[in-house]
Amino acid sequence: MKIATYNVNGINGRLPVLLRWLAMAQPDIVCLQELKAPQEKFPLEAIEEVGYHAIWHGQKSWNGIAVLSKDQDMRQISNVLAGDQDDGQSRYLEVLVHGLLICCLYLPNGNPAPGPKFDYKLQWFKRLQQHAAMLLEKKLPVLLIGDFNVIPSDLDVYKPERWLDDALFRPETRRAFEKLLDQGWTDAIRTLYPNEKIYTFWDYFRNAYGRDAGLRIDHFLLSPTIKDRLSTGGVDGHVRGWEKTSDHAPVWIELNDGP
DNA sequence: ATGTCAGTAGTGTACTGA
Repeated sequence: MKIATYNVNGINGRLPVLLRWLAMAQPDIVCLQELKAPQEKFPLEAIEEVGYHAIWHGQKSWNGIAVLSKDQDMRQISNVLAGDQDDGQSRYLEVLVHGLLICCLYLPNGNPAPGPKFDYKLQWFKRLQQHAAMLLEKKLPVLLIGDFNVIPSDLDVYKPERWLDDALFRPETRRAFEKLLDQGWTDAIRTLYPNEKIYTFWDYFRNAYGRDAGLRIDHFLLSPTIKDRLSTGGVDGHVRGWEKTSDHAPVWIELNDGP
């Protein structure tokens, strides 16, 4: 079972790149973030043509997430993160597929920090922690997947000292991520590559990709019931070098079959 | 401090968010 996550940064502008990568990578399940399209502008036909079914939650201009699956048997559990009924931003989508609870998320960026956007990020994080703790009580295998906008450690950023005040790397953000891991979640990519530099994002500025000035901010967190099924994973970094590409690269893991 | 994209309003190009 191959599961991927990809912040596309505009699904319609990125459609040729997305379709090309899907055809090549052939993931079974895909979490997408930053659709930047309203619900009715999701390119369902093009995605179905290459063999995927989709559930999505769009939003005009910003945010928006989707789960794609080769298997039609897919059920939406929720398209909002519990804890704030006034949160109108499309950042969370929970789908049941292949016996897995797939939680696709796009955590707020939070810059500039400090400020209201950073406060919103920390509040969103708190809601995620509460919901994640509840999910761990379930019998199902659960995966928290997506663009967390969190640089977990010095190893995950090309020049840590330059990012100390950034919302993606501030102590509050890293602590919130650690608190999540302390609940019992496993950071799949870091587990597969304990000491290696693995980036998933390269800024559009200053030839960041060419200089490999990247960040690791797209993550897979596995519940204890599923972590022993993790077999391989990686980043399709070359996709970041394509024409009209996103600033993120697709990231993927493979799970062995369940018992 | 800088820099580059995508989407929006709305037909020029400046804005916002990342």
